[in-house]
Amino acid sequence: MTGRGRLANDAWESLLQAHAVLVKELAAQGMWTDISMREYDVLYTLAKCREPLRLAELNRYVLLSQPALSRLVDRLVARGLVRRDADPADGRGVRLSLTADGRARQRELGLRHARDVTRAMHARVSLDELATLTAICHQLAGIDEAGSPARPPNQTTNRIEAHGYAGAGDARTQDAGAEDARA
Amino acid sequence: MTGRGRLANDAWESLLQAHAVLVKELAAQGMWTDISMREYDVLYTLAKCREPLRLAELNRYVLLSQPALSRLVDRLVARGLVRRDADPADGRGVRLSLTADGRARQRELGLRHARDVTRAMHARVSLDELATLTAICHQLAGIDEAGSPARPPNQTTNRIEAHGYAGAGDARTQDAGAEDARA
DNA sequence: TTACACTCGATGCAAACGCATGGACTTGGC
DNA sequence: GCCAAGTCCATGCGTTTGCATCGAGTGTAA
Repeated sequence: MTGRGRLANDAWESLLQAHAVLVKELAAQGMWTDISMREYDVLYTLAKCREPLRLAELNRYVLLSQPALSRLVDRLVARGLVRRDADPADGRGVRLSLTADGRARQRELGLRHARDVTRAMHARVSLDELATLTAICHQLAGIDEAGSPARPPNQTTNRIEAHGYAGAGDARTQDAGAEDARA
Repeated sequence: MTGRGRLANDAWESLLQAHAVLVKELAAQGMWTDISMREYDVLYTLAKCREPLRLAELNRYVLLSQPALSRLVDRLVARGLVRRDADPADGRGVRLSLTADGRARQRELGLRHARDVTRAMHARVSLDELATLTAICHQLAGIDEAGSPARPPNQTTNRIEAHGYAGAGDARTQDAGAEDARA
């Protein structure tokens, strides 16, 4: 294999390992008894995007198959954390948004989670490295400097199954939970 | 929230997004029909560590609960890809290793997967950035420069449930699959 | 030797997942 | 208007996951 390939594969493997190590550490913080990290991920995404989100839109941010996400939203709706309204502009779609309860819950969890994330990251790398990491990961995720979502160039099929890690699914930070503390 | 916290949380979120985007793209490559990315992750880890691995050891690399990993290994053993031997030094433990078939299969998938990883990474970031990313992620994962595994400072409980992304679990690169091509 | 605390991996069971598919709706061409 | 193709989300179903727990083995001390 070429040096080019070696470089790329080393980077990918290290990213996977960093992801796994950090998710394990954050998952072990004992704050996910009521709401799982995957569920929080959805709450956070809905909080971040102020206007209602379509399911497919939400699915671009979450490492879950469309049916799995649909049912996860089901559960959040059943618990009164998320609203699922019909989209007046498109009879097929739904508009997902947080309820007042959902928003409060997200903020609450977000504050705690943010502390854990801050502690975990700063314990390992410097401030400069954090900034550098952010820039590179934004490129990898296809996010422009403005922070815009960025939709994948070629909308791939929905075969996931990885993750799981699906899991991907994981947890976003608190950003939306600490709005009060911002600016 | 402080600038420190903001920096750390932005970095974590961007890492999660990069992870999700790349896993989705790699999962969509249509090479995971026979062996899933999670299963490959295990095969890769066993291939990389030449000597047999304990289950708990393996579990540090894979984003899966201990029972889930135990059963995943079950399936790989049933398919003749992995051997599970009693550990002569510790009657409680098992020694996991690849069979010849398992090793061949890992190499085969690894070569294809490495190409996909190389393409995905180089399409997004420069060579320098790949090297920088690797260094930072190694720090995040707690890996020393020598590339040694590095065991977590405080062995956290086994509560995972994330990731999903679970899954977690994802796919390692081909490294062990391209030994032939290496120096 | 025995007793007790601990570690390791397997198993019962309910919850959650992915794949395949279906129904409702939209879109574009005729 | 109408029909074919495509999009969007929900549901059936088998598989996989996590949590709780268990039995077996280890290590230490009395």
